[in-house]
Amino acid sequence: MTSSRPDGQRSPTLEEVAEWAGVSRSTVSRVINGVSTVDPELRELVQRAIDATGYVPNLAARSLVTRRTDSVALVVSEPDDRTEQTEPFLNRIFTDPFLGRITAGALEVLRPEGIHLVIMPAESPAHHHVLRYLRQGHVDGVLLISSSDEDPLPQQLCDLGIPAVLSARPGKPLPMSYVDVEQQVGAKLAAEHLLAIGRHHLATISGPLDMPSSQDRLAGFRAALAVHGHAYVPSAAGNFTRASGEQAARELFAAHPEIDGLFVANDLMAEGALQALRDLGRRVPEEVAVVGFDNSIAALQCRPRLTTIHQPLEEMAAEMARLLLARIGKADPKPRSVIFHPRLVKRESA
Amino acid sequence: MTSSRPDGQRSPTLEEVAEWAGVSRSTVSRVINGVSTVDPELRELVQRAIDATGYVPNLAARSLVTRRTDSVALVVSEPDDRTEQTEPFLNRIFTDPFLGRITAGALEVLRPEGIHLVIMPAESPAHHHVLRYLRQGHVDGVLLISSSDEDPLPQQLCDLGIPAVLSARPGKPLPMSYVDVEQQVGAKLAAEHLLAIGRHHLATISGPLDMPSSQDRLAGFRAALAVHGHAYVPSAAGNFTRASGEQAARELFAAHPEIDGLFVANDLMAEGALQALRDLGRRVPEEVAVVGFDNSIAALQCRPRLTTIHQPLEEMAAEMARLLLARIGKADPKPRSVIFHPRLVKRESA
DNA sequence: GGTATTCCAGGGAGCGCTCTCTCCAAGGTC
DNA sequence: GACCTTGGAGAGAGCGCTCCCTGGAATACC
Repeated sequence: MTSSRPDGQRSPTLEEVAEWAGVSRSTVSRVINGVSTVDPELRELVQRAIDATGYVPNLAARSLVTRRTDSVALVVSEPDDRTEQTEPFLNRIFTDPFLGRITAGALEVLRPEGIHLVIMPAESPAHHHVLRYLRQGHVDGVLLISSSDEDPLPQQLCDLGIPAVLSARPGKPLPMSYVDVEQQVGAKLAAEHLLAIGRHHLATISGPLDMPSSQDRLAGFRAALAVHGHAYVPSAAGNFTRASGEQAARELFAAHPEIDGLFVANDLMAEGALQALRDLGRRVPEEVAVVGFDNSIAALQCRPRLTTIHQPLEEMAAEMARLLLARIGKADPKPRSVIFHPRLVKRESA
Repeated sequence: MTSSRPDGQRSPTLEEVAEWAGVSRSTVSRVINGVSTVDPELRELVQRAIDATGYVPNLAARSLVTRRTDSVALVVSEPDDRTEQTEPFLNRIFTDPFLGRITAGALEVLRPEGIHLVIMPAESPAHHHVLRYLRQGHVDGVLLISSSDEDPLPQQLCDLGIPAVLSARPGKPLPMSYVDVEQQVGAKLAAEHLLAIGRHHLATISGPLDMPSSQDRLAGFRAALAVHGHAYVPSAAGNFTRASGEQAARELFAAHPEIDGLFVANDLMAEGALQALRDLGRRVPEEVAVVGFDNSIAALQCRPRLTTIHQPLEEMAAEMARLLLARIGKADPKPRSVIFHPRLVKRESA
């Protein structure tokens, strides 16, 4: 039960709590921080003092000494060259179920540790802004969702010695921990499923080609088909939004009306493609089979429901958080990477 | 050009920069903070020292003195009683374009002021966690997106004297600034449009009924129809997700197959309703006209494109930020509210 | 030329906490 | 009973910064 202080008044300090309890500042500090060498009776007394005064430790003072803030940032970064897009960055990241799943997974690990997560969008013009925030020491480390291999942020964090973990293999080799899914294997799963259900004219809608994960999915799809004698695979690139998927599908079918199997690099674009196919009067899956990627909520919300490649984003984010905490705890410089396995989820679209 | 320090080494302090430049700590501090009473030559020298050492002010030390952090939180709150839902909270908020628009609008105002925005989801079991974060003084104030009139968070922030601005009229009167849109007027616009295009059997899908804004939209719709002699208006409540809109539409049309005009309390649910109508074989807008609310990107992505009520979320969020900054600057306790006007955006669905 | 005034750099206190070091008291050992 | 060990509380320094106050140099005034 905290007594609410009258407005504008400063919150009580350790010293005041100590006075209330008739002990020293040190003892109160020990109680707050759970140091065991405190007489149980005193501990009880101090606890009452804390409750009575409504004491909350002053973060600034504490972290000035400890050099810890007990919070980490989830930074969603966007490179320069993709800023001029139909859909604004913030719209995109807050519309894709992706971010919600990452957040959920990270919180799963961070909350029990008492660590706060702050989410910061970092589209390119505001990069320096976010960088300043991170350098000022607001957070102990960062979970970095970086989408382009041209993104300077990973390198910058590295240089500054700010603990960070990436959400995917970095474009350029970097001494940083990261988490990833076997992108190529996922694409292969999709390819082989499409072949297995008897499709012969396959095509793919990829993500932005400056992203390693997009490159991998595209390469994986092509490689798997090459093994089965398909030398040429039409493809079009989107930017992971529904609208871009719709657009890409239109282009693809305009140029290659014979396509009967489509692998789309995420579910949102697949949903857009489904839209395009409906407009074009192509029945799914009868005439065209569609496989997505992510197994997000979007895959369940479209008609027909999407066959897709599941990637365990929540677990991946949780692992990112674990890697980050390990890195923050000991200044252990050797980076680790953890790779997850994708799997095919069969539904109606293929 | 900042020189990158070798890993693990602490960042330089004011004192070190002062030594480099051969001046006092105070002078460097003045340069950093843009105090004008510094000799231009010295200023120049100090600036070189700052660049050379790669100095960044230590936030903890600074805010220990200034009691400011130059960051504010965007807290998205969720009450207890709505936690057991089909779609997890994080999925919901990170799928609705709503949050992206709010963020964009707030950043528009905050970034030029050099103020950082940190986003924190606060579903009920983690409420105390977020509250602790706020009380510790991580931020100077909070933009609160609170959805239920049962939500204790606004009251708590009030009691703690933490500057905050609400995104909507609070359920219970509270001495807090807020921003809102004329919900009832918006609903009236929808009602009158549906009547104007000759619909007679009107129904509505509302948001969660513990939200003042949902209540207002529902009441406004009913009131407008009452004026035109419609005493009974079937309604079903959703939770602002696509899936819930689909579900609600199914229920509504099962019970009232005669419905020919539907007002849905947000675009996402309207999209779900469109889905349901497609499944039911009802043509939109020929057999059933549908009007949404928000004018979000979702309204453009569905087929037929959605006629909807526009609310200027970006401007509203910007105004929230402005109100908050005013509140933080001077400890001016008198709350203000700013109400925005909705308007009808005609597209294909009605 | 001496004194009052202005300007601007430096000195020092102190923000609220942690953490080490010191010190006292109680218990154990011979 | 004198000495040593140990448990647990208090004292004090110091984290890096801001901000007030002081003081010296430069300028203005009589």
